Amino acid sequence: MVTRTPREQLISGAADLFARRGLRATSVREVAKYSGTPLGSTYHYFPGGKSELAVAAVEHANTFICRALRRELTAGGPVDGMREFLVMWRKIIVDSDYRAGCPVLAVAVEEPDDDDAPLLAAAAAFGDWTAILADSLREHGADEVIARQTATLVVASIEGTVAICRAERSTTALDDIDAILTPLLRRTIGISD
Amino acid sequence: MVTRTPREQLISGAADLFARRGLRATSVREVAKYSGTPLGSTYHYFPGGKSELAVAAVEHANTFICRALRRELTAGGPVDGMREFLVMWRKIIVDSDYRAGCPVLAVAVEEPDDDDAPLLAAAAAFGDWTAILADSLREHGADEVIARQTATLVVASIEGTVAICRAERSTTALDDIDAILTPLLRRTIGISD
DNA sequence: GTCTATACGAAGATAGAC
DNA sequence: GTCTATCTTCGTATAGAC
Repeated sequence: MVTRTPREQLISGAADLFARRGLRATSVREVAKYSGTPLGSTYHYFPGGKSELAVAAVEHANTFICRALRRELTAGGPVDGMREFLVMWRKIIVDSDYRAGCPVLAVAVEEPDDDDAPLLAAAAAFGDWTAILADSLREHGADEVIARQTATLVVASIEGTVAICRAERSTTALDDIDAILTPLLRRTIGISD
Repeated sequence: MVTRTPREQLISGAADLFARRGLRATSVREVAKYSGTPLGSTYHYFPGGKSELAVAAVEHANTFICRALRRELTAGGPVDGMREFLVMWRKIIVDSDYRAGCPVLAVAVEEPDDDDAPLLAAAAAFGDWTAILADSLREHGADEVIARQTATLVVASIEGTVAICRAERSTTALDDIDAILTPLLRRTIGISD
């Protein structure tokens, strides 16, 4: 059990709550209470207020997801790695009883009020995931342009599917895209059916 | 120029604002002002308050999208119809200067506070779009299971891509998924490359 | 450095004048 | 039926005690 600083607790708590409720729907008060931290401490650690906390939460989620994605792709290659990535998302959704989504998507769908730094952090995260997957496809023989286009499709469809699964309270949509994406990725790296 | 009732103005105004700012981030006050309607009228037309207005807005958007999707699929078949549907989304995003997204997705990513009717309406909308596209694919020769799975992938990836385009302030992601989805749909209905 | 107490505005919702 | 004025709660943010 690692000791976590109040700052780390606030960041991961914010990411959890954003994933469930959305950015604007999550108050700094709730993040503080959820993290077991006084409200005042939030503004001590994040003088920039909610925007600064949101950027940190998005970057925290991005780091976690990049690590998971890279691990799966390194272990299993682009096809099985992508499928394990889907398994991870399925677990996140089911374990939260269909309440948790993706904190990055939650930030991406809301218009910035004054500060657009959180939205820029979300865009950077999408770019990172796409690049990681595209690199893996290229390393396994995919054409460079097709690798990028396919990676974009995979990232976008996973984000959309996680939202759909939440709304439908079912993981069927994840099974559905798996069934189509798996042979698609296989073809992309030159494995015929 | 059709005369629109205050009720219709409130509904389409709410859908517009949800698409830009998200559900919770949009206040009933803003919807009233945006629609040129006094605040009190909102509660006259929607006694159920914000939840009832949100359900109406999601159903309004769903009706619009179902109609557009059916029109394009009828006119051009599943492949060209899907591509025209992408063109429609590109126009929505660019015309709004990358601020408008999908109001249904906006509702789908937020946890319901007390009333889950808006979330259920969002789930129904996703189901409608998927069914419409799957039917078109089946009618053009696709296997029934593959048609449904492919339709889910298309709907999910469009929703995810619209969010990504907004964050990146670029429609490149839409071009990318078009490049992969078009040949995928062609194969699904038995047209070899 | 940490946290309690609070300022100030805006949220959802409603009562009651017109 | 339509809208103004207002109630209560909760939002972000901060001042200042420990």
